[in-house]
Amino acid sequence: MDNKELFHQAVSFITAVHQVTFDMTKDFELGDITPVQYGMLEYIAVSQPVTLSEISECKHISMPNTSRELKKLTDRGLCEKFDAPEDKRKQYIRLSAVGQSFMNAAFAHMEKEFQYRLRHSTEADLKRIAEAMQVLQESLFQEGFKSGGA
Amino acid sequence: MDNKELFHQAVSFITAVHQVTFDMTKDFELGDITPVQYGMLEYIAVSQPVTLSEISECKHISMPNTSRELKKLTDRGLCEKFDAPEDKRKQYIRLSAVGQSFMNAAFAHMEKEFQYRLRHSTEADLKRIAEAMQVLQESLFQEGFKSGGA
DNA sequence: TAAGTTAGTTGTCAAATGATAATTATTAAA
DNA sequence: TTTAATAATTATCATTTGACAACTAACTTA
Repeated sequence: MDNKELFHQAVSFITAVHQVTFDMTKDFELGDITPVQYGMLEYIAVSQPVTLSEISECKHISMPNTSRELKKLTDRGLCEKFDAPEDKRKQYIRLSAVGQSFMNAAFAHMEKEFQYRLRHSTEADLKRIAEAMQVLQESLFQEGFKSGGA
Repeated sequence: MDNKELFHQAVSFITAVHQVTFDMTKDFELGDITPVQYGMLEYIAVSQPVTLSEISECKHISMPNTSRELKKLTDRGLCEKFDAPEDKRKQYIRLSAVGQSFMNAAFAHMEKEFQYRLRHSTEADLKRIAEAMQVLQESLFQEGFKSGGA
């Protein structure tokens, strides 16, 4: 197996994933929520409850900017903060009922596009897809380890 | 196979791909090239020669903004325009020698991170990874078709 | 308890990006 | 041959995003 060739394949693959992800989400109406704010909401939805620091680190947004954007979201009633019992400096963030239903709609939209793409897939196809994702997520796209590291 | 469950797996997978892609590229020194400009260069590198319209459509940047950002890149000597012989309105864009070596460095950096992630993989592993990417790119992450369509 | 560290906030500034209108030149269609 | 459509440019403006400094409060460690 030529590693160089595998790398080229990976570049093409990653490009396709980005492209398809964009296509699957692009016609969901964000209203006056900005892309960065939506990214934060998505992260909160999946990982709630989360702290501000966690959002900041995972979404690669500085603490001041995270704080600012999150404030806009809470002001709009999309998420809620509550004090961490174990550490009074910390605040946990979760979606409000409104925020939850907004994100439910977003995910429903994504899932519709997703199911459309798989409309002609057989049971065997779906199984192969699930296995393929698992293979990649356990190797190339495994998270939580660094190379050079800063 | 539960489609709902597969969707959740896909969300997790896509998140991992985005995360790892970011990690693999983040410590490459962009100098004073902005992220959007880098995205354009990457697209040109892979698909050259390309027209302005193609960049605009594929990178989802309006024509005026594409034109503006591309002008900055050509002014810096990173890419070159040349007239399309078949249509005098069109201009093809390709990387200059300088732009080419910049992108070579960028890809080399990515590849280094890539190979590091696969450093413990056996021949059999690499084969499974290649096959997995192929499976997904032929199904879920197939490009060039739309659902609702605008 | 003093000093240092962590979590988060507020304010301000500059740069990057997105959006729109108006324009030229060229090609395609009626 | 007028008309409409396409490819690209320029100019302008508003918004978004990123970066930095200064700050408070709470926690940790020596």
